[in-house]
Formats: sequence, structure tokens, C-alpha cells
Amino acid sequence: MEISPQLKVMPEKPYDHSHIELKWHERWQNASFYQADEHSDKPKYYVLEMLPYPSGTLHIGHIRNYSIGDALARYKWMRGFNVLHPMGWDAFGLPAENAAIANKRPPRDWTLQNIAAMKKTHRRFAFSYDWNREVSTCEPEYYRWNQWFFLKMLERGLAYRKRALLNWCSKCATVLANEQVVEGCCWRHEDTPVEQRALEQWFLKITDYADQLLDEIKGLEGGWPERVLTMQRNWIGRSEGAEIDFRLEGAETRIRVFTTRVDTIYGATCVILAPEHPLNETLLDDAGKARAKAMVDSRANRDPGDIEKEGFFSGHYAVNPYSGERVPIWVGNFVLMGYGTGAIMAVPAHDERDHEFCQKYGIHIRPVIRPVDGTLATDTSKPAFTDDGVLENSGPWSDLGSEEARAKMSAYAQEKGFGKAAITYRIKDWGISRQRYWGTPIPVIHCPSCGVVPVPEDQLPVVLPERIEITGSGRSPLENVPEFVNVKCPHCGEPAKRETDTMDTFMDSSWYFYRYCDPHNDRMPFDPAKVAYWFEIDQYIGGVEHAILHLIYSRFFTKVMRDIGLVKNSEPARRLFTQGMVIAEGAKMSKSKGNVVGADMLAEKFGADTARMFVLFAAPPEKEVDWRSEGAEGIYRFLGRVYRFATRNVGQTGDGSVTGSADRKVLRKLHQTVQKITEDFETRWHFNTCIAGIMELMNVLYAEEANLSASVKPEILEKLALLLAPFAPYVSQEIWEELGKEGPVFRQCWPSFDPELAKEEEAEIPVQVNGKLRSKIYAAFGTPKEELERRALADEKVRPFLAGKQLKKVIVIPDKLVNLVAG
RNA sequence: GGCGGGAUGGCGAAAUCGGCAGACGCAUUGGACUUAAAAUCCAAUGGACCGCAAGGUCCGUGUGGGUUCAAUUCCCACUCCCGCUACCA
Repeated sequence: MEISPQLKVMPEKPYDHSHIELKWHERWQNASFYQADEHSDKPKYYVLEMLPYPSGTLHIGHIRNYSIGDALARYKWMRGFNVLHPMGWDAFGLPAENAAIANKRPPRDWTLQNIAAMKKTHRRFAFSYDWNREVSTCEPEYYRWNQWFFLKMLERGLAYRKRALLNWCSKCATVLANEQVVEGCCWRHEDTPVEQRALEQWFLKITDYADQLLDEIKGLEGGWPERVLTMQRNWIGRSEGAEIDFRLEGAETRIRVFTTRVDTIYGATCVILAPEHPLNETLLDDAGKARAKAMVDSRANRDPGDIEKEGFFSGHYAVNPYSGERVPIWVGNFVLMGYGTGAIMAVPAHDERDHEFCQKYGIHIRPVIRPVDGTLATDTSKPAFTDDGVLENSGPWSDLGSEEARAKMSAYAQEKGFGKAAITYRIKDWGISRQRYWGTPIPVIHCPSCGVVPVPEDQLPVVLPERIEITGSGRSPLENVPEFVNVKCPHCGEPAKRETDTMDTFMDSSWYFYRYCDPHNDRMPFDPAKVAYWFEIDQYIGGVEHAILHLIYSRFFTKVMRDIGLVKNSEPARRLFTQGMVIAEGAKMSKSKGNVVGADMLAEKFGADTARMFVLFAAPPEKEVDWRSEGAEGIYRFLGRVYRFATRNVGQTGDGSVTGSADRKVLRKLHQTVQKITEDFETRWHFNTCIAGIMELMNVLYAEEANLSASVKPEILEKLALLLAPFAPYVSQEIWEELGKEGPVFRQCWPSFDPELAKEEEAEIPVQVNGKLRSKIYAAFGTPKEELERRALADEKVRPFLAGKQLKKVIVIPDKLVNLVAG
């Protein structure tokens, strides 16, 4: 019996994710579809996800990050871009060292094993990385360039050594950068208060770039999330004001204060020093010194809002250089040594904190600023007036406006030599020395006669010795490695000692994305021409937790590299996307809670396609997502629906001729879906609604399946596979093969849509009476207003609502809506 | 305290330019298939009320006000939640 091709029915296949994913995993093992090429004539696109720390396992949070990036990378490939999509490992760092102490295993072994395990998971998820460009920061081929950058900065005076009070975490047994201190505690040990220790350390002069880092934020607006930019602005914390010297009464000593309100200085009724202020050594008696020390200690690890302002009179007086007035010098716990000059002038009438302090201790409160449209305050028990205004009781400056007074008064201070206009920043130089083993050795040598001598460039890398004892004792373990420490001075040839501290690992991640452009270069960190081709990064994707640390350091590095002449760009990434966190069943994922959702488990249970698609479907990518396995089952069911539909409808041949209303309906939905997803990729990345769109398309296909002509099926299935390719590479590839097509599906052209076919045949026009929906009319697009109005008024569902009322107004928005206003 | 983001069904969410609130999915319920279950397919599903039913009415996007023919969307005030930051002079 002959079967007409129209009726040919293929047996559907069940969706077996493990079979499909294993099959393609094996076939793709040695494939090289994802190689980027600097010589391509296609437009370039550099998409980058933040590189992970090799902790050993990928979890659902990583999967989210990479699924967003991978969807974009695949889409851009399909749109004909030459895509660079690399991956690497932020492989130095403390966990490896701690694991080494716990398990008696060298950090390198532990790290490499973790990398291997995570890379396996990466491949299982089929993320489209160019693994030929893999970078691992713990390899000498990489970190020698950290050392090289350090030497370049040393040459330019951007790296320097000084003794300073530094943040010390006793659990990490190392110094921390200011950026690594979170609410007075270590960023990795949130229960461990940071101590202050005086140590000789290496610093990078990020403050030299503070203004640039601030100013160039403007150029990132629109491309970076506003809140990241705000956080960076606040972190840099630029503040314009003046530095003014108060003379210590009866001495030549000057006490320098920083103020943003020099216009209020005639209201300064005392000077307050930070408890750590160096002058306290000479000013205070032993009892005073003890009180100051107690203040410092009691301040540690406390919420500043909870600490009551305290202070005591030092017994000394200072002289206001403008008024000549003699004011008492106090020591106050709310004055910070780390900001400004560590000393303030207190103007209680015009500053809330000063007011609180002076009120408490009965220090005179003297108003000197009146509101522009008011009079000078007389009731000094009232809260401080902190706005700008007009000066009074301020000698020759009286009656000036605050702003004008500030300019003139700081100029006067400069002229008279007791001060100047000054800008302070909250951001501090970046302390990079770490007293730990598993990091990049700092390439300098300490010579008894020549001092600090840089290791000559041709002797790089300074290789980190392997197989040594890790102590975690608070001193670098390298100190106990004589063959590392004992060297000859490169200058004089006499015995000298090598620096044993290692670099903060944020150095490693500050420039890794440049290395991807030229990962095997052994003469330079990278070929500037290659970087010029790929940079700036077109899209950087990562967690918002790096908004200040990594992202400000990398901006700094880029500017230094630009000044060295290595790169032309001044910012690393044109666009930044920060994805939301993944939480598990309502709680933040953490090892201690034991609710970490591991990527391998997901791949096992649901398949990589389902796991990827679910994290994209559950919410828009910038929002937090709650992982729930019932939700993932929904995606699994959906992929099964797609796969079964495809397998039972393949093998149809047809000329694409459209014969029935079902054909038209399905094609319309298909083209609408292509249009929607295309627009979304180009603008706002709401992959959740993209996937919902494909689901809607599937629902229409199921509803109309029996009425579809064979001739339209090939186009439908082909576009369906292509639409799924950025989200679910395995299933889409399997369908592609079922269709008898060759090659990787994600190297095909992105499907096109026909706006004409996507258009609805008729407009569905709601008819409202007084703003409430009462009926709907259907009319061809472009039906004139009068016609729509006439039909709306004649509508029998509408008429009862108009009965007995006067029609006052008719609003007609063609193709959209009719609203009849009656009363 | 400061800055930023948010609040929509039982749940995750959608509504892109002021124009049908709740797309899509989860969960739930009912039906089909099955000896049965699972799987699958179909359908219903914001709330209150009216109706035997078809169907209909009213309410509804954190709270209170405003602008508008029309507000989840714009404006004002407030409440709560989340994130970051914090005696920054």
C-alpha cells in the first residue's frame, strides 16, 4: 500500500538527555569550532565571563554566569561575528594553601586537580570556549608577566614600599587590602575582626589614578550597571576642601586639619585629633595615651552607628589661623586616622557630628552661617545647620556666600602659608604584599648595600619554589627556603636576600583578559596588535560582588598599561553585565548549609541543557534566582516536548507552500518568535521571556500539529533548532542531525524572520466604556478612526453600558483601543 | 545615617512608548490513555459575588493621595524588604 508523503508519520523518539548529551560530548571532544581568529574579516566580538577560582566544583551560580555568556557568544557566532570567548583559572590564592596545610598536599597539586575536575564539568556543559587560549594564573608563563608589570610600575614610581598600619587577618595570616575588609572583618572570614599591624609593605599608587578612575566613569554610563558606577564613585570618594594648619599654642608645631567647610572656620570651637594621631605621643601624658589606646581598641569591629562619641581634653590649645582664636585640643574616638589628616576642626553649629560631640562635653557652640533667606541661629541646642548659607561673625569674610567664601579663604590660606585648597580621596594606595606562599613572588632583592634592587627583566620569572613546607604562621613560608632567599645582588654581586612576600591575587586577575588575546607569548605579556584588534571587551559578565575590588583594579591596570604604551584603550570593558545571585530553595548557597547545587549533579539528573535553560528561564538575568528542582523539571518536560515533536515530524519534504489556516497561524507564531528573540538578544537579554516565547510556539505547534501541511514542516523544525541553539546546544544539535543537516548547529546562520509573515491578520481592538473593558472588535490594520468608532458604538455588548447616558468623548487609538466616555 | 534596587495570583514571573493586568512555567484540580501507576496529551486555575447554565457583576499590581478618557507604568507622601556603604570632617 502506498502512503502519501503528506501522511508519512515518523515514530517519535523519547527524550533521553543522557544519551544525547553523551553522544555529542564525545563527538565534540576534539572539535575546534570555537577558535577565534585575529585574521578574520568578520567583525570581532569579545565576550567574557569572569574567570573562576578553582575551588574544585562548579555550582549553579557558575552555570548561570556561563549560560548567559554562552547564549550571547553562540548568538553572535550565528550572527556572523568573529567571537572571542575564552576561559581560565584564577589559580593562586589562600584556599589552596589552607588545603595544603590540612591535607599535606602541595597547593599546586590541589589546584591542578581542581582545574581538571572543573574543566571536565565545563566541557560537559558544552560552553563554547576557545580552550586553546586557556590561562591559568599560577603558571610561571603567566605570572612572570605579573612580575614584569610590577617592575614597570616600580620604574614609573607607581610601586613603592613603606611602613604602614595595615589590615591583618589572623585566620588568613596575612595582610589584606582595604578593599578586602568588609565591615571591619576579613572578606573571607566574616567573623574575624581585622587587626592593625605596622609592616613594611609594597603599595601600588592607585591614588595617582583616582581622578581618572572617577572621571572616566562617565564614559561607562549606559554600558555598565548604574549601581556599579555609583559604588565605584563612592569608593574613590573624592572630596574637595581645604587643609588648614592650626598652630599648637606655645610651640611651632602645626596641626593640619582637612575640612570641606572652611567657610565655617570662625565657628570652630575646638580641634579634635584621632586617637592614633602621631601628635598624641608628645601632647598626651601617660594616662591620656592609655585612654587613646583604649579608644582604638573599643572601636575595632563595631558598627560605627552604635559607638557613642567620646573624647577628652588633651590639656593643650591650638590657634585658629584666621581668627587668632585659642581653641582647646581634644582627642575624639569618631575622628579617623585613615581619612584626611586624622585631625579635624570641630564646628558644632554646622556639623551634626561635631554638634553631638560638643553638646555632650559642653564645648562652646557658635553659629557663623545664616540661611540665605533667614537669620543666624540663636538656639544652639537645635540640630546643626549644615547647608550652605551666608557668613556672619567671620571677620573680613562676613556676608560672603559659602561657596565664594570657601574659594577665597583657601586662596588666602595658601597666600599666607598656613593651608591650601585640597582634595582628599577615600581610596588608598593598593597594598599588594601578602605573607603567604601560593602567589606570585614579588621580583625584588634586598641588598645590604644597594637597598631594594629590582630583579632584572631578563631574569624573570622569579619562579615560586615547589615542594616546600607550608606553615600558615604569619610569615611567608618562602623565608624558610634558603635557595630561594639567598641570592647575589644584581647590582654589586654581594650576598643579598630575595623578597619573600607574594602578590595579592587581585594582581593576577587585573589583566588576565589581555592575555587571552595572545596566551602563549613568551616575549611580552601580549602582542599589542592582537590586543588592539580584540579590545575593548564588548561584553563582560560576572557577579556584582566584584563591583569594587576586581573591577576597579582592572580599570587601574588598563590605564597604567595605556600609559606604558601597551594598549590603546583606556577602559577594559565597554559593557558590563552583573548577573543576580542564585540561591537554593530559598537560602543563600553555602558549604556550611550544605545546600550547594553542584553542576555535575544537575548534568546527571536533568542534563546540561535543562540546567542551563532553567537558570535563564527562572528570572531575568540581573535578578536573583531561586533554584528549585520542580522548576527544572518543567524545562525538562519542555525539551522533551520539543524533541518528540521534532522526531515525529522530520523527514517531510516540501516546497514551503502554505495551504491552510493552521499553516499560516503556525508560521506567524514562528516568525514572531524569531523576531522577539532576535530583538531581545540585541537589547535587553530577557532570556526568560525568550524561552517563554519558544514555549508558546511549541504550544501552538502541538495544537495545530494535525492540521499542518508537510510542506511547511522543514522550515519550522529548522528554525526551531536554530532558536534553541544558544540555550540548549545538545538538543538543538540532535534535532539538527535528525533533520539530516550537516555541521554544528551553532555555526549556522541565525534564522531570519519576515515581518509581513509575523504580522497578525487583524487587529484585536478592546472597546472600553469609561476605561473598563466591555467588548472587543476585530478590524484590519489601519482601519480609520471613524470606522472603529462607529463599530464600537454599534457593538451589542457595549450598548447596554451606554444606555441612558450621554456620550461625552470618544478616544480611538487606531489598531490599539477604543474608549467611550459616557456619563 | 547615605546611596542604589525592589514590592504584581499559592510560587517564579510577564506586560519593551500611559492603552485588554497575570504571558510562560511551577504547584493544584479535573478529564483522556492505562488492569494500575508513571510518563504523555487535553482542560481549568487572581479574589468575592450572581446564575441551573450560557454567561455576568464588582474588587484587584505594598499604603494614601494626585495627574489622565485611561496608571503595574508618570508625580507627591508613606510603609516594608533587599543590596552596597558608613562617625569620610
